[in-house]
Amino acid sequence: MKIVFMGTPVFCEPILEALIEKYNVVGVVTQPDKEVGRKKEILFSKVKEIALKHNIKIFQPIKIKEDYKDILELNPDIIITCAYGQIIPNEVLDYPKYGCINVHASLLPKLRGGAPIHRAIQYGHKETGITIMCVSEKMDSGDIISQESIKIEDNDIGGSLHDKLSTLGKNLLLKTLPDIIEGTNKRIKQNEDEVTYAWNVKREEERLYFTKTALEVYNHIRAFNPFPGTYFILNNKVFKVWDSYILEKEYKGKAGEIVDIIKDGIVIKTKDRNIVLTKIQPEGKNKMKVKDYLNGKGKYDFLIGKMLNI
RNA sequence: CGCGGGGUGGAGCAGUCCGGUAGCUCGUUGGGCUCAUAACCCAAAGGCCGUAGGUUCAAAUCCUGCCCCCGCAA
Repeated sequence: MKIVFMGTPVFCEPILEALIEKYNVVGVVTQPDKEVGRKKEILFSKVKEIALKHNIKIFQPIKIKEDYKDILELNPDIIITCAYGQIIPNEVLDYPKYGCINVHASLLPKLRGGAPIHRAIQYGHKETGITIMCVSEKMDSGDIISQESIKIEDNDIGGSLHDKLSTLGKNLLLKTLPDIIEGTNKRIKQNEDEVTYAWNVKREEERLYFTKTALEVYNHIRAFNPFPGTYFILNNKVFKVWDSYILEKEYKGKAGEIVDIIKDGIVIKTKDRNIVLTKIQPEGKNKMKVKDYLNGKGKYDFLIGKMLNI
């Protein structure tokens, strides 16, 4: 049973490690190395790091659509994908005897696309999950093989949900894989009427809009924590926001206005209730409690009556 | 050579231009006030000012090298 694994980010780590432990992973396919950061350091994907550690063959095609022959030469019996990041051509999908199956971090047909974890929290969903599915040409549209749901807690953030789903993905894949190999697995068509999408997060979506409801702002902040973060602008400076909570209290003021400064943060009025920002990151600085910032420069920036960008 | 901000008691900052006693707001510890307190008052502890050189009678401050953290852009 020769497995080729295709994936890129940290989300894949438990899944790939487990496959390597229990099965014969003959190769991994992952995104090319990227120059990253101020120093332009070369960054390997997590999948590449793991493969290096276990001495497994690595393929990093720039465009797998054109450059896939080497992968097929490994003669895989099954291909397992997980957040690989490129559309895989039919020539590859059709090659393995047991097909090409994907681990997707949502309850399909809901949240097809590249950012299902972020979107699930951002949209205020109460549950999400993992879907093991067949890969087809159109993104995340293949038949469902197995599915398991998980509750989204009110205090879950993108990072915590990511970790839970990553573990769940590993467990469900290990549970499902024998059925696939035996050929006893189900294949359920997705109900196209229930399809929703979870598009990748764009740069401009990181900005907070306090004209939305307090719940929407709160969900936005926690969904994008720890990556990529949300921000507002005050005095021409960017402030990333890392932590907040909703405060029910009547204040006079406009949406986006600092209406109060309390023990643990600044109170911002939104469309309906208020949001208290408790942890921020000024440009050029580390993350810090708003309370701490107020002991220093914050006392000049955060004044009652000031308007944040809305 | 992508652009830029920063490293000062435990936290957040001022002081750096223009060299001359280590400062502010918090936190911590002890004491006081109070029915009580996260409030108020008093006191104390706690710093090789990122690091290595240089200039100087004297360096957090000026000059040079290096290390580290971060925002933007990719």
